[in-house]
Amino acid sequence: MEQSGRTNSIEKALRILLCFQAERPSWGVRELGVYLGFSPATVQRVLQTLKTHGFVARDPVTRRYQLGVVFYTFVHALKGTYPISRTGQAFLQQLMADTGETAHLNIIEGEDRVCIDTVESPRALKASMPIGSRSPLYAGGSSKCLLAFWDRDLRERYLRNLSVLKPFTDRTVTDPEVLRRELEEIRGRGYAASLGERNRGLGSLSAPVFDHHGQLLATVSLAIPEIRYQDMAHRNFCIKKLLETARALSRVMGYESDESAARR
Amino acid sequence: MEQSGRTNSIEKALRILLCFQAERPSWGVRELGVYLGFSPATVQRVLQTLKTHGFVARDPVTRRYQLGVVFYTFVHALKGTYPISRTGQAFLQQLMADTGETAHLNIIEGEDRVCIDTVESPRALKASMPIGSRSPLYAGGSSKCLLAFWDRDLRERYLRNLSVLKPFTDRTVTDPEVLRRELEEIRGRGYAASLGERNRGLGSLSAPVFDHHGQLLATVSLAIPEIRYQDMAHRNFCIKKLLETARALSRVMGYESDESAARR
DNA sequence: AAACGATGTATTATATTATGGAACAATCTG
DNA sequence: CAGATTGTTCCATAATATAATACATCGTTT
Repeated sequence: MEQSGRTNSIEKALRILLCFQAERPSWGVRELGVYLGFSPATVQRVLQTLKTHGFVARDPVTRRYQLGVVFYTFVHALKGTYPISRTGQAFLQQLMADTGETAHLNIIEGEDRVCIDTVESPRALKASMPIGSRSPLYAGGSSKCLLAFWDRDLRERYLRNLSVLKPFTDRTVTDPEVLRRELEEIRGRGYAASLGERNRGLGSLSAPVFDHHGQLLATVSLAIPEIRYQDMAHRNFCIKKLLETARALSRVMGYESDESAARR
Repeated sequence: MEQSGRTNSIEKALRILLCFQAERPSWGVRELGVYLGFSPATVQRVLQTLKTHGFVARDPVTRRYQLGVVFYTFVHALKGTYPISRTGQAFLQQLMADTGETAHLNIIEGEDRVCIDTVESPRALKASMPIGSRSPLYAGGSSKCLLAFWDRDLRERYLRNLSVLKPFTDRTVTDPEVLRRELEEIRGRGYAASLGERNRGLGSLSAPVFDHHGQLLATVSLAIPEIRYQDMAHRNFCIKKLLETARALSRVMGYESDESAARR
């Protein structure tokens, strides 16, 4: 539609699949057609193919198309692809239980932070961090933490190619130099803390997880409503638990910290 | 390869995607080609398209193809498509905490039971029930429970068309008449209990969840290692907790049991 | 009940697109 | 450095996707 005028049929199929998101989980044939600019016949044929392979299904009662259950098998497959998501689950669980705050796990994908697992707080006022949600690497505690502990070369290349830092709120860092300084701080401190950079009213604490090569695997983060984030006692407690969790998870992933390596 | 000689390009793409499962999460181009009987050029072109849309990605270090992160956004989307999976999570959590056994949620898809969420027991000896795992509707406690409380017409059609009951273990029900009788029992009792029908050494307790129309939505189940399953005190406790959970979840999903309806 | 409007589905001739072999490039291996 | 393996590109041919049209199915209104 925008770049290359030609869209092959596979692309059509993928773009159709991508329409099925949480906010709009079901579609009709013609509805999809007008939305994507495809003819109903095309949409129909593609959906048929997707259906026979379980990628979409028709709701028996509404008769509309929706995501199929093969995606559940992919959920399982993702645990094979990104082993940290399998291991991390229990740690998130514990961290949430200890702090009462929404805990989540994030990785770098391209130039984005992507949330790959969440354990939501059961409190009335809580942060939500849906699995699959993304943010550019300059905005928010988890993002900056990933960026700070990323491979040096990759980070430098990212920072060099950075043109405009589109702000999400009035607190989003937009000056590359400020960003650089903050990354330095985060590395020195061992964790990232930010408030309202990505979402107004939401605080974030984030610590890195490393693998057995000492390479960054993910970040563990807490998403905390501003009112509780401002409570220093609570925040310090959260930081303590967060760091414990991140270190424990790193250890399980094979990372040997300096101390434990020195002990041998 | 087997049925229709013609495979369109979309089918190729889908079959390629389906290769990326937990047991074999990464592939090379030629490797996939020989596995599926496609030419390397074709596989390459398809993977390229899949990659630009985030459906696959190349591992930066191994340089092999693996599942992309869009699937994480689909995880989120599934919660919109199958709302019970969103609501059910907390109930599974509690049930697992109460019983110490792996708790899972299942729905009917086609003629299979599919697990759409799991909370695993932290015990050393535990049952595993991966999200996305399937079983025919005649084998295992969760399956039979779904079948027993399914819509009458659909159940009858299923039972009528049932030809051969392929056994998974020596305890799998293979006689349709026996199956019918067991379904009757399950309906009378309000839950299903079975041992080693689907997996040797694995017991299952399963109870139905209904929506506001009184229609079957899902089953909540416990998967219990045989040694603990044989402990009657433990089993009865599990059944009690399971039924409480299923009823509570049904209530949240809008179901009004006879008693509560009569009260109006 | 009947007519209407909307939607999902099947058909078909045309034109676009996918295909696999061969060549090339990049990478790993010993 | 040589040899093998793998990812990637090119291109003429053949097969597939396309949109218009027609048909079928459904829910709603009159």
